[in-house]
Amino acid sequence: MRFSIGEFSVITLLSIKSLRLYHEKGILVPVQIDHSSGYRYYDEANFERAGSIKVLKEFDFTLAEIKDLLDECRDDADMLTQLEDKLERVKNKIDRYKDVSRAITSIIEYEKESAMDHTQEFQIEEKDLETILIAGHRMRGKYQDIGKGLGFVCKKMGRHTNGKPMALYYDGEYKENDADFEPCVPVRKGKDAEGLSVRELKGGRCVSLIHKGPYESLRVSYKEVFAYINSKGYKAETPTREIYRKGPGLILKGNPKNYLTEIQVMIDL
Amino acid sequence: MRFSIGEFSVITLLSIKSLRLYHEKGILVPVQIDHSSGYRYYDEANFERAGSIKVLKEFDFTLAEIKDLLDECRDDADMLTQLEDKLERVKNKIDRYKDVSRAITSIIEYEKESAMDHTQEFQIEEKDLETILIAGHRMRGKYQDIGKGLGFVCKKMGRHTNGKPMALYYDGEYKENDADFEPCVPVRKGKDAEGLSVRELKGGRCVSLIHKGPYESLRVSYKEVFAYINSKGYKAETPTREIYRKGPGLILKGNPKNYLTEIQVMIDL
DNA sequence: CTTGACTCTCCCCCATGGGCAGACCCGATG
DNA sequence: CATCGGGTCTGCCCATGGGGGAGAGTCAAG
Repeated sequence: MRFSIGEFSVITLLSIKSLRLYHEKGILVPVQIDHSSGYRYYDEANFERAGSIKVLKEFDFTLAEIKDLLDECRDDADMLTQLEDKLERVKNKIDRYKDVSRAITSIIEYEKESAMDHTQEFQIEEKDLETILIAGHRMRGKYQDIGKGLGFVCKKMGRHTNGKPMALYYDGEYKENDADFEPCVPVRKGKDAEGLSVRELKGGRCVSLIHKGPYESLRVSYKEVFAYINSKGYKAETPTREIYRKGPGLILKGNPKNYLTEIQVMIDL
Repeated sequence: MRFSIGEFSVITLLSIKSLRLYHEKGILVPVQIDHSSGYRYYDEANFERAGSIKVLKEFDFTLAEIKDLLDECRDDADMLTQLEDKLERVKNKIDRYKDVSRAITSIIEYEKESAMDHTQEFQIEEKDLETILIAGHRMRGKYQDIGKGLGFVCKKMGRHTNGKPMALYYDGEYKENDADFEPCVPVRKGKDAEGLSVRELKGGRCVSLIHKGPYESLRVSYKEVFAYINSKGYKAETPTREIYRKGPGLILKGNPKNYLTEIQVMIDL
């Protein structure tokens, strides 16, 4: 019993193109080739081989690897080493895709949350903050370095992050080049690591204002907040906090006019 | 400040080849191109774009998708739909690779176990079997159909399988075309499904012989087993069992001379 | 013998670059 | 000003695993 390439293709679920390619590569050679017409004919033994190829392809082996395997192995047991190797690589892929999945998920969540904030106008308000667990990386430098610091913290904490990134400002004044601040992120759990402090951030009463626009214009909102605090006779405490409800995206920078930054100044009642 | 392609490459960690390709595709166009020399020069704005491209590439977007995304989106929020779509596909990949990982793992385990069996010679022995949980698919047909039946059962049970595949033979005689048998596999847990019976298989005393060689010569070993049973004055019970300790591999058929099939006949003491 | 369905080879295409050849350019040095 | 070394240009071929199609040849049924 012999089969033309079309019949063999239907039976094995391998495309004619693939079959010709496998022939050319010597992976699956038809049992008979008509010398005058060049027609390929396949037989039972070819089925077995085709089945092995299908399985190995599903296992993500390349055609070159499949050729080597089929040439060298008479038995599944002969392929143990290569199978273990492949298993290792498949597991690595799984890990990589899991990382990607987590990263995309967090971006989606971040954007969906901040999308809701966009619908409303913002005013100064007083509110009570709860105590939360944070992971922070205290540093000195320019304000622009906060981005890097946040990246460092987020990378360290991976999927344990539990809220919008934020920063604490320890200076009582504005410093251009040697500011003392701490990019941080709420976490579910975690422990100290090099350059990383995981601890509780005490809650309490604060004055809050959500600033819409680029960071350069943040000072305007700060002024408003402190004016409010003074008018009420409150006493501001350090560190002040900024929560980056919507900042430059993790992929695209976005338009700074749409950035949303919540300023929180804890007050001593 | 402008950078040559080499400098830009070092800074962005994108190869010169890639940069030229991205230019050609219009994904990342240098800010200035010297008309007489064709030299490419990049600037700050190009860095931002390059960063976005790197991230999107890590997320497994193709260059065409990246181009569309960068052309259409001003902000991460604009990419929500595509991100969700990509997330879906990444998750599918994870699932696929997990299936592959399980399949390879089970092959490795199977081959490693049966490799140990190969070192010894086999004789008839009496032993006590424990009660085990099995999933089986009772059917009628030719003996060759057992392979398909086993495939069906294994696929249904997935990772719950817990031992070598086996079959139960309910006929008291040899039947060519209309045999009554049940391919099955030990499982850790599971419940009945269409064509699938999950239940306990009672243990007890049995006469066992491991047959080495192709299935066609199994009758010789059966004869030996029944001769032993008769000589001892035992009474054989149905169904008899075959355990495929080493059969045709899941990838390669292997050499039937190396097949190992354990025959178990329960006896009534 | 005709006809329609199959099959052949050959070529181009996809995506994402790597590698190399041969020519050209830039900036620093003598 | 000439030169030299290193950087850059374009263009071509390679790989992977095929898909699509042109143009020619073949097979089998009516």
